[in-house]
This record gives sequence, structure tokens and C-alpha cells, in this order.
Amino acid sequence: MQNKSNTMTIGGLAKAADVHIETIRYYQRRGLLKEPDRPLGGIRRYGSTDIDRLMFVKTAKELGFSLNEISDLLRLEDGANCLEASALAEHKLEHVRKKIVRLKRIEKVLHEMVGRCHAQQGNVFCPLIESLHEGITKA
Amino acid sequence: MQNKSNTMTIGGLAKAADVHIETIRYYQRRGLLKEPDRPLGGIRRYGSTDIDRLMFVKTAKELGFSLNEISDLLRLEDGANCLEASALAEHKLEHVRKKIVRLKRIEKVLHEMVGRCHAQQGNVFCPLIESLHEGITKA
DNA sequence: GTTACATCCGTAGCTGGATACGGAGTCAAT
DNA sequence: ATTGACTCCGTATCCAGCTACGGATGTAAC
Ligand SMILES: [Zn+2]
Ligand SMILES: [Zn+2]
Ligand SMILES: [Zn+2]
Ligand SMILES: [Zn+2]
Repeated sequence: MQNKSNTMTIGGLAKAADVHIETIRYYQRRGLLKEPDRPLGGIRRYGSTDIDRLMFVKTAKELGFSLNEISDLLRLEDGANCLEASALAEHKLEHVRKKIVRLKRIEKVLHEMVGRCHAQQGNVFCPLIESLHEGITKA
Repeated sequence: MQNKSNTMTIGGLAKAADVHIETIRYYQRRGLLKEPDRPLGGIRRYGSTDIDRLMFVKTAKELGFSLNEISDLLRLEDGANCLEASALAEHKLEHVRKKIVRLKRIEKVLHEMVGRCHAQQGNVFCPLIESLHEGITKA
């Protein structure tokens, strides 16, 4: 059953949840958001549960979950499958940590490269360009 | 003028540089790699400068430069514009650092969420799912 | 000399996450 | 009752960075 206060149009929902209208329709197509019946060729109405749902998606997105993964999370939305939900989050956490490690390595290499350039201003051959030829292992 | 030892076919080059053939052809289309003339309906030959170029691209890619940015770097390949090259790298470095900061925040939030789930095994409502409803600021 | 594989070339498709377009219908206010 | 804003719906387009397809031709092995 629907929330009694399904009063917003899609545009109102978009404003309330601060997403584009097209995003809402896109999520409906993806099955992330249910699409209320429309009364005989009329206009669909949305309520607070839809805002809530959109917020859920937004939060999960900010945490790096893909829309597919968010579908999975939404199937656990009743909160009854703590183990399963935390497993998904742990898996994501693992990926995030790997990404951080990779980026830190990149940060280090770039930092060193830039440092060499700065130390060498006026010299003939840019050490940064040189490093790019030599490969990241030597960079 | 071409390197005298332009002896590889595109397939050989692909193996030598460990990229897919289609990637080479794609880079040619993008202007990242020059396309040797082919002798009267024959087959193009590639040499060590092409391997070198592909390595340059690969290294830059590993450091997070986009193909467009790599085009820019390649215009500086003579090594004469140290300032310009290091400016590009500094800009990239800035982005990388921002990305690391964002990911660390995500790492923290996910870690806390998972921790709460583990602490609460058997409880009725999964705290992780609850957090997703509440938003990342409260997560 | 024929089989088998490689190359060439243009173009189409893929992923993910939207965003845009265009025509038709609906709704509310003046 | 007409304007103007909004909605609906399907489809197309975008971004990056490839990857695949298909048919024609070239080349190499046996
Ligand atoms: Zn849980
Ligand atoms: Zn994984
Ligand atoms: Zn430099
Ligand atoms: Zn920037």
C-alpha cells in the first residue's frame, strides 16, 4: 500500500531529493525506484518514502556503490539481513582500500617527478618527460 | 625520417608493447601514435620508436593521465618545456590528492558501518542499512 | 598453390550513469 | 479557452577508452 501522503509530482520529488527529474525516471527504469500507478492517464504522485529511497541511493552512491550494488542493498532494505549487508560493505571497503593504496603510489611518483623538475629548472631535458619514457617502475 | 629498423607489423608491435592491436589502431586515430605509410597496398611496419611511444602512453595512463592529457604531454615530448610539463603533473597531483582524501573519508565511514554490524550480530535491524537511510554525514 | 593467418578499414557496440530531445497529453490559472 | 508549465514516453546522445565485426586483401607456410 502507498503512503497516504503521496502528494508530490515527479518535479516536486526531484526538488525535494535534489536530483534531476531524468535521474528519477532513469532509476525507475533501472528498478531502483518503484513507479506509482498513474490514475487513468493522469500524473503520478510521490511521497516521503520515495524521498527516503532516493536518499538511500544517494548515500550509497557517495560511498562508492554502483547502481547495481545499490540494487542489492535495496533488496536488504528491511534490515533483516545484517550479515549479507555488511558483507557487501566489506567487499566495497576492500576495493576502496586498494584504490587508496594505488593512488598513494601514484601520488608519490608524481610528487617525485614534479620535485625533480623543480630542482632542475633551466636544465636541458625535462626529467618528468624522461621518467614517462622509462616507465612507472623507474619513475 | 623513420627508424631504419621498422620491422614489426602491427601485431608484432602489439605484442612488444603488450597492448591490443585495436588499441594501437585506436591511438592512431586519436593521434597519440603516428601511422607509418604503407607501401603500395602493403602492410605497415613499426619500430622501436613506436614501442617507446606506447610505453610513454602506458606510463602516463598508469599515473592517471587521460588520453587527452597524454596528447598534451606528447607535445612536450622533446623535453624542452619542463615548466609546462611539470605544471600538468602538478595539476594531476592535486586531483590525485583530492581523490585520496575523498576515499579516506569513505574508507572511514564504511569501516565504522561494518564495525557496527559486527558488534550487533543478531540484533533486529542492520545498522548499516539504517545508516544508509540517514545519509553520509550521519553515517 | 592453397590453406591459414594477419592486416586494413570503416563502423558499430560496449560499460555506467546519466542527460537531452521531441511530440503528445495534462493540469492549473487567468 | 488559451497560455504556460509540467509530465509522460521512447529514443538518442554523451563521456572515455576501448573492443568487436565483417569483408577485402595481403602474406607466409607447407
Ligand atoms: Zn548490518
Ligand atoms: Zn571485488
Ligand atoms: Zn620537467
Ligand atoms: Zn582540475
